[in-house]
Amino acid sequence: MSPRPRRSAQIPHLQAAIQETAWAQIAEFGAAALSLRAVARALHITAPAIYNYFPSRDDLVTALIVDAFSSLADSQQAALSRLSAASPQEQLVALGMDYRQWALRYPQRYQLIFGTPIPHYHAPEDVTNPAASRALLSLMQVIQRLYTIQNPPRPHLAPMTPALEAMLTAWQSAGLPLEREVIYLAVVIWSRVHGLVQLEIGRQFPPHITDPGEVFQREIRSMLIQYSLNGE
Amino acid sequence: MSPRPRRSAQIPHLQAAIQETAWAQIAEFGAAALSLRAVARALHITAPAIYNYFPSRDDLVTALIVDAFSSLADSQQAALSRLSAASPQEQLVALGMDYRQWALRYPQRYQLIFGTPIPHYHAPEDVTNPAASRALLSLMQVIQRLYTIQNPPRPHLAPMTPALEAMLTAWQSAGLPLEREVIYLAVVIWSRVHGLVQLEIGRQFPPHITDPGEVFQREIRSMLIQYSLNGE
DNA sequence: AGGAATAATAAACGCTGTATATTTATTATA
DNA sequence: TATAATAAATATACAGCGTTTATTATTCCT
Repeated sequence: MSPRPRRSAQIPHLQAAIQETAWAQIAEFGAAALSLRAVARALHITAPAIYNYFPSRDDLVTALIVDAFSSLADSQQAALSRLSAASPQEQLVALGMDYRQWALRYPQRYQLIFGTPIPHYHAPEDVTNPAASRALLSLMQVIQRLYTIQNPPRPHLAPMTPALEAMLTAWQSAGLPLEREVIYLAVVIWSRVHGLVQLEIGRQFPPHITDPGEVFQREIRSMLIQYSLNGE
Repeated sequence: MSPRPRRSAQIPHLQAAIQETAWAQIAEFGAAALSLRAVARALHITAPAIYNYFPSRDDLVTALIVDAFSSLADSQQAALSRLSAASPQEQLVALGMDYRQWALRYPQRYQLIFGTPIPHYHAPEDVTNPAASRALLSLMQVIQRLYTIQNPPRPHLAPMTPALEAMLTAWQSAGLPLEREVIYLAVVIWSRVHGLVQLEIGRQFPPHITDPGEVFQREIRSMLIQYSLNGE
């Protein structure tokens, strides 16, 4: 093959092909084991050719992180669309289930975005933070809808501290158009879902919990009760 | 230096020194970036010398994992000992705080044991599972104590399913001398604490949550209420 | 005392990300 | 249309990695 191949011999959409091949490698070996040379080998090119599209391995990783957040956000959005006529409680449960299903389907993607950072990789936060917040959007929307329909006292929640209130207020002031309590609930519900899911895909549950999905289901339903989101 | 140095020129307790040096490397670069050659360089030996003590890099990693679980378990036990005269509610809160403090102090250890698995590493579960369960022991003990003092209805918890009950029963039959509900509460409280802590050390909280410790505090106190563990 | 076992090194292998120089094809410009 | 510039690819090289093998010197055991 000549150094610059004729157009007819070039791989069409090579940038996308590199990303797809990277995903296949990550799915098999994990994100930290992503090898530019393995990606190049699979595409029958040499590793330096990848630098025409991604200035460094970090840039490829960043693109993959944005991909993963988008994929999760899209999945959450689709789950919500399928249940647009359902009650917000059902929607909340469905979002939780969808989140877990997405993680179980793409465990390595999940670990890439929420797991241990890859050694020596530095995320450009101006790029990754917006993608990350998009993944939380559907959850926030559903909780805001619940809040709008009914905002009962939440006696099973410890009091909000002034420091916490200040943080949530600052977030509002930065443009998040939601009630403070909604923001808080979204964050803690997400942390709970995340905790369960991450322990599950990481095989961290003790051996006798053979079906962590059962724990997940009970916890999701318990969250509705514990945060007074179940309309009672 | 001659290939086999005299005893006087050998590094005493070299195995322990390798582990300590590995911890230092991990603390700086993360566990997945652990390099036998870097460890060897720091100790002024060559990398193959490490194979006298650890048959492979995996074996060193396994030893470090067991170290980390032990360190966490010891920290939890010490926290409990310091508050042996306190109420079990206070003990539970203290355990949660101690867990988070330990993770904040040793984030890379936390990621090693509960984060994304290291590429190509295979944990010997007969070795790592007992160490992992030891880290949960103090939490289980405190919840069992709470359960023994008072076992009120828990209306904010969704019903336990037969499948979940079967798993917990099997765990009991395997030798865990605790009530099923205690086991369940320990697992879910741990998952919640883990979720918050892992998001915190992974810098995953949205940017406006500048002090995740505030979220943690409110959630710990809310757990006492939500699982009817606060004596009311 | 002699042989076996052990603790270390040197050298080698096959892998990694990245940089550099070169080649060829395509595009832009005069 | 011809030339210069640009772009897409390769070959080569460098410095790093975990691991293996052979070798050497020291210690231990009989």
